[in-house]
Amino acid sequence: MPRPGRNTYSDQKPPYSYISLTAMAIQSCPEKMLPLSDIYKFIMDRFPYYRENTQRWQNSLRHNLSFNDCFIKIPRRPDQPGKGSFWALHPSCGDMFENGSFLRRRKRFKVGGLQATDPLAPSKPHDAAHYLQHQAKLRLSALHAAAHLPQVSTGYSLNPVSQPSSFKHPFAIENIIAREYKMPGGLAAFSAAAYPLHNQLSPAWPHMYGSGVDTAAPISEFSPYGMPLKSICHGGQSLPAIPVPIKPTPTSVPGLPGLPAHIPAFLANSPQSLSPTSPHAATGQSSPAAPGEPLSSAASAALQSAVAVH
DNA sequence: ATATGTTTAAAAGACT
DNA sequence: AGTCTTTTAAACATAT
Repeated sequence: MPRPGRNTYSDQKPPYSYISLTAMAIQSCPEKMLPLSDIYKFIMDRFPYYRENTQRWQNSLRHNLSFNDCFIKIPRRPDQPGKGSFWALHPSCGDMFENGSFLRRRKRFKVGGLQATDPLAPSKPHDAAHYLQHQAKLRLSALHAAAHLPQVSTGYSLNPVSQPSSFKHPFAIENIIAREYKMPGGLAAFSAAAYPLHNQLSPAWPHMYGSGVDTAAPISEFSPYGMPLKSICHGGQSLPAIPVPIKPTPTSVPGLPGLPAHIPAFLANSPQSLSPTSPHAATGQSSPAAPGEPLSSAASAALQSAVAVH
């Protein structure tokens, strides 16, 4: 009987590029920005495959962060402890994966290109950083305010600064990561078709773990179609799409129609609650935080500082 | 010393 | 087949 862990399907390489993995990590936290170490943690917590050969893939990931314009660096203030900058998605880089594959984008995002996802979003990295800082400030104050309100079902679903244009289509990264909640025993007994088609989205990704009791994926509230009813999206952009290869292994899923007929009801399931005191724990805490701090300590601190820069 | 970040180069993979 | 993207390796720089 297969067990999660070594030598099982759980160790399969996820069908996501480093770019999409990184985007997931960044999107997973309310602040929409993470230090490198937390991106590592997010990936390793959820994808057992990446618990090995860390030297290799982390080098690749760093390369991606630097090389791709869709990622921008948000510096810490010098008086803030912690290593490295925070990484965020460029406000204009949305829909990088609208072709439906998380392995390969339709087109590489370049600043100065014709993205126009958010006409208000600046394209130059420097301006974008300021833009994100502003967005982050809004989120921060909103979240802090929310922390003083009576709790609702999901701590992070509060979204006083929700933007009307923040529609995510059903396969947006935010939705994908929200689907990943752990199966009983961590098992997801699926066919060799590791990568389900649209109309066969598995209840859990064989290669992906919800990582422990309090390390649930970041959560929004979802409509029956897996769309977030609320979201805290930077710039209101729409996000990368479906984590499914365009060309799934034909023999592994025989007889499937190609188009999505529906999204399974499980997508509407409520994943484990995210207490504000146990924030998206998969991303870990890279710097000390006051207990009860409603935000991710590192990101929150960075937001405070980033916002204070100007 | 180690982590983080940048850059170049080439091979591999995905798509048209 | 050709083009484009991703992955991997590696050298190097900078920051903590």
